[in-house]
Amino acid sequence: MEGLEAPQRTASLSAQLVDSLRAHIAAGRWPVGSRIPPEHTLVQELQVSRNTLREALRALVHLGLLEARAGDGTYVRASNELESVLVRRATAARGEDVFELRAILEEYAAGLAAVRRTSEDLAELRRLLDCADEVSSTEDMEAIAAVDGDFHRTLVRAGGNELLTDVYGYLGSALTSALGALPWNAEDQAEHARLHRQLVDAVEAGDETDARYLAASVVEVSRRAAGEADT
Amino acid sequence: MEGLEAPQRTASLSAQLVDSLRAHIAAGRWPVGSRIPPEHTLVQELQVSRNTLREALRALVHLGLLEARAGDGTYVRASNELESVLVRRATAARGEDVFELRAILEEYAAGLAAVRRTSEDLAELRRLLDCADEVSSTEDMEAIAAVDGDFHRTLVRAGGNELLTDVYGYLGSALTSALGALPWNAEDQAEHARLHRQLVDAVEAGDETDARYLAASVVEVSRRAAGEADT
DNA sequence: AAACCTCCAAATGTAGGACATCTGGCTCCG
DNA sequence: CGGAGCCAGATGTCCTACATTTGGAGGTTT
Repeated sequence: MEGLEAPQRTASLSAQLVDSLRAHIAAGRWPVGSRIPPEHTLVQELQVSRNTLREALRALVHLGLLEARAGDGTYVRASNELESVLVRRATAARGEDVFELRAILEEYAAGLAAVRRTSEDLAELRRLLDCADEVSSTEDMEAIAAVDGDFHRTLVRAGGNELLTDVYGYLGSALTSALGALPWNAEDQAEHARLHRQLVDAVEAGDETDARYLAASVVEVSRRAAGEADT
Repeated sequence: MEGLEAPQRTASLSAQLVDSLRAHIAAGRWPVGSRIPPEHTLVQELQVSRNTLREALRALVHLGLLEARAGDGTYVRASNELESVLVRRATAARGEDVFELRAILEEYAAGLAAVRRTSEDLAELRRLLDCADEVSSTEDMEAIAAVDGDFHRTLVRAGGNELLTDVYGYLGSALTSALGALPWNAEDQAEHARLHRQLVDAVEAGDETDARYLAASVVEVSRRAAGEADT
């Protein structure tokens, strides 16, 4: 008898709760940053015992989706678990490996962006270039880094591969946590900005090879800045 | 007063338990496939209430590290959570995005392998080429796919980036679950084998550009086989 | 008016006990 | 030998009770 499948074990109540609570968060019904209803309320609404609910909540806390604060409440920290798990894994990895992997993704995504970008993508990239120019004169390193991060994520997103965009973003989060905002000398900053402009030009022109080459150059400048920050 | 840090919230007992149980698994003290001690034993050893223990175990179940079977016991299913979380995420993504991301990683890793491979890596790749030749005459599609998977993972590992190797492997798991073993026509199989040999030659010669080009060609043949399998 | 202190209700954290349900292995019977 | 039944062991769910933490409200002091 081919084609028969082993029967699935019945999902426990707490496993079902995990799934439905997760779906609730993913659907945006409990947005990131919001406080979910207290346990006693959920116990009533869901008609389960408090222990069963706590088991489910505990799972979500460790997946990084929720944060429970005794005496205060339970807050939504993320809407998907890949971020916290990948950040945790990246944090335990060698920094070079993280940097290299992210660089690979960015370089390739830049090429995809040259092929797949929309006019909205382009407008956003141009806006971020202008924004970067504005903040670069303020010497506010965190603001500069934030705009830079937005630029790179927008570029990668324009490549049209959602999964790649996610993984790239979370690796970025891990690196930011590890390194913080890097200090740039004026020379590197100017070159960085110049390469960014050329990169957007290449994306606009649909030049995949150029876009990849330029993205790699941008990464190289970043690597230099990170290397100098270590000494 | 600069340099003061906000005090860390005290980790709850169950969160501490999650961490120590996870460390126990990661250290190989409870190997994958083994059955962990029953709850009442762990309650005694760890001197916590059963509820607290269950909260911790529930978290690990949902991280994909443990599998609890009522009436039977709790089994170790994985030693790290990135795999299950990434597989879950990849399963929810568009197949093209998964395929494309894995292809990107493989292409770049092949280039890195040309630079970083050891003589052991090469010997293993050669052995797998021979193995692939042997099984290809058996028409056992699952064995063929398994050797092929081993070959690709070995190649990527030879690139020397652990994180990349992990992500690549888990994406492969997701694709295998989704597609199963692909049927190959004899022509594609022969070309696939030829490209594999050329790829190992390029890696041995330290030719990064060739290795990347050939890896991309291998991926293209796979894509073709997957495309034909859809019709 | 602003800063500080105290109190308390609300919220999570932990423990213990009881019972329900499931499963694998053992024993018995045809 | 194969199948059925039984049962001890194991997880799943529920209930009750108490401990600990926290934010906000209200009151007092400067």
